[in-house]
Amino acid sequence: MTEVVPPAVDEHGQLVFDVFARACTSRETLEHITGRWGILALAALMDGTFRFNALRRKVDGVSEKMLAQTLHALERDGFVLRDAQATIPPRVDYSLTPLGRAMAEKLLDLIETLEGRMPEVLAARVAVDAAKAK
Amino acid sequence: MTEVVPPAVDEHGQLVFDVFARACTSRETLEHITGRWGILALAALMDGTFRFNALRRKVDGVSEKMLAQTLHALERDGFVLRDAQATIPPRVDYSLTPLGRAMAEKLLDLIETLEGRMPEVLAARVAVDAAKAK
DNA sequence: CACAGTACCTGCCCAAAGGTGAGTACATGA
DNA sequence: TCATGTACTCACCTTTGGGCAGGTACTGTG
Repeated sequence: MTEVVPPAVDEHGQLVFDVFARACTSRETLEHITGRWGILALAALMDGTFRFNALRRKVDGVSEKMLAQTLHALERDGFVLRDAQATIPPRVDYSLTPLGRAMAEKLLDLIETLEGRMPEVLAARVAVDAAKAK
Repeated sequence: MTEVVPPAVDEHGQLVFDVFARACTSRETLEHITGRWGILALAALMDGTFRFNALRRKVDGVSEKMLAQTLHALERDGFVLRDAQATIPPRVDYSLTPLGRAMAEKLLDLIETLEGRMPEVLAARVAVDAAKAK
């Protein structure tokens, strides 16, 4: 019955993070980047630097509130760089940090292989639905 | 003003999936595998075959209801294989399909790099919080 | 001169996510 | 014989996610 509580340390004094542990901060961070809008925002930023409304048009369906909220979380975790120029009208540019780019690459890889394999997913659905119906 | 609606087809008659499009089924499927519990279930199943309650102990914090729900979704999408033996007491084994393994590999890669870079995340947080405080 | 656009924030509210506890049908161990 | 474990489902309720409308402070365009 070993309870792994967040500030866990291994035999070398290194911090140990485990997303499978309920209270580990890494799980919270994982949810920021794999959340409904987080993953799409990060993937979109792989195409370059975007202004708020441009990003919003790219991520189809996201509301202003949600985009602002997820960008704040991603900025705080060090994945996204926010560059606000105090001009009028305001201009804010969002881009990936090196850390953010490392994560976004993996996410984009995931997205692209999923898109490529969607026919298999749709086939599985009809197969499973048919099996359950009878 | 091109509206990409789900059953989109490219110039070769191939189905085109785009997670950035609001109504594309690929976005729904992406949410199944990157959802709060989906990603953890898939990653856990990379360690082999598990029974329901074993999986539940592995994915710390998930409720019976949620685990059952996410496993059903993953099974329907063809990521997880459910093998129910009609014995008493019931025994149900969950494992990854080849498609599920392909996705879970990417997810595990993501998780492991995130866990490794969590110190950077925590450092970013204190830096951002300090900048906002002043 | 009025209206659209920029980059948000705030409050209001509804719907969806998700937790809790009970029930099931049987077998095995104490 | 009584409790425990298995793999769930269902009903109920709370919490959270997230959409919508409105406000802001100013500028460039028709």
